[in-house]
Amino acid sequence: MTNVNLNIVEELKSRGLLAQTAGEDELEDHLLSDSRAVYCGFDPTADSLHIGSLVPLLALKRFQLAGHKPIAVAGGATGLIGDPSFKSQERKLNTAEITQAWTASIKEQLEQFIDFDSGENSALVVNNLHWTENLDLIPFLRDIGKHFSVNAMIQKESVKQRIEREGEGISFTEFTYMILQSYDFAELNRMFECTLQIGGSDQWGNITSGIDLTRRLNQKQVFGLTLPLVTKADGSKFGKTEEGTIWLDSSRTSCYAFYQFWINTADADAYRFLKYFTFMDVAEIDALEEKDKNAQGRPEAQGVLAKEVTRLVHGEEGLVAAERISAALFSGDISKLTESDFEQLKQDGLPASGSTETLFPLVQALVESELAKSNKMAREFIGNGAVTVNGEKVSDNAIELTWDTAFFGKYFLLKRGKKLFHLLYKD
RNA sequence: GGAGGGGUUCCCGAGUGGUCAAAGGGAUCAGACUGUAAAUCUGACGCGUAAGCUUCGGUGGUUCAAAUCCACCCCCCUCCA
Repeated sequence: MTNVNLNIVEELKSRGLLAQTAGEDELEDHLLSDSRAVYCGFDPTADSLHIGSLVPLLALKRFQLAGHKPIAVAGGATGLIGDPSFKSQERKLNTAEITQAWTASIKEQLEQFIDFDSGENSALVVNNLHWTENLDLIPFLRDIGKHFSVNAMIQKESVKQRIEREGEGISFTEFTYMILQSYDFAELNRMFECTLQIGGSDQWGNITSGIDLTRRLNQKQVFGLTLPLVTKADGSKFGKTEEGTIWLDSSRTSCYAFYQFWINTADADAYRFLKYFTFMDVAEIDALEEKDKNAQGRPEAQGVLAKEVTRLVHGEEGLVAAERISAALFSGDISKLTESDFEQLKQDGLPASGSTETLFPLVQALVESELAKSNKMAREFIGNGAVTVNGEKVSDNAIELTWDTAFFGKYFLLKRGKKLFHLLYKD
């Protein structure tokens, strides 16, 4: 399905994945003339990456497919400092132990996206702590710091709001972040002949600053390229739902929830997201768009998107499980599910919990299953007609559940709103 | 160290003694309409079935009554040194 376009710049451009480049035309020639090492950094701000990191992560893979060598940098050092770029507030520092643990798990995640066994352009995952932890302060300030102009640093758009905005400030710690990231680039250039750094468009300032440092330190010309920030047509923030962030780690966001996230993509975003988040051919995506436009009713795009991205992140197995749950819950009659279907749903990762009680109020069940945040909310949902038990709408909020009314004497499928399910089983 | 400004419910932001669980906006959730879209309309949005209870950086105090007044403390910002 994927025709590999060896002209990666052109490829990115055609997918709408090219925000800015430093080096312009030369960059395209540079990438076409040889296999190059390309890097992108990922800071540990949690123990897992989330879908916000997916675009740059997949971009590394795209470079690899085009014959280049991807280097993913886990920010064991930079994560200790905190990137101020476009952040409105100073961030709390995490302890070294936490950062170290997070760096380790993020490193693991990075490893599953790029290929380590493709000969010349096999991927590399490194931790920037390795070349920063033993730096000495005075030599660093003299040899590296001397190349930075504070005047230039405070001009960067990424820190402007922190400098200019009333009510917020920036500590020297975060202000220094740019220097560290720049040093990464220079080091990677020195060690692996890395000549290109990519990142989200919020990284532009840090990237160009790294280009400058590399030139001054190594007398080498290197390049930069940024990917667009993912936006949604309705203006809301990409990657968040009621449940919060969509993580790549399935223990944080189940394959099913992950799949559902993509299924719920707005029409206006679906085709763009297909270009951003999958390796499908652009022509193929355009054809799908054309087809959907001419068809009646529900477009296919979201289904394809969910399928492709879930497979990329959670593999075939995760995809199958997610599809199985989705099919059971959203198409067809819940009352037709068999006992083994329920067992399967449980195993596939449908939110579920067991209970040993013989009788309990529905309100309580909703709260315990986290379908409602409080009893009050639970009552309100029931009153609104938003709650369904085993496919039947419930409007009496005094109702109590007993197992003899459950499916197969041991399953209650609770539903709140249109899309939120919870399986309650007898323990 | 000095001078000034500020910390309000998820976010922004009103509120300067009772009528304040606290305006307005955003975000979010539910219902209707739909396609598990979008847009729109309606409703909810501290906890509690309710009486009521717990909130406005922290701790004490004044008062019948405090987010609002006083004292001390913590944190942030701006300018000066």
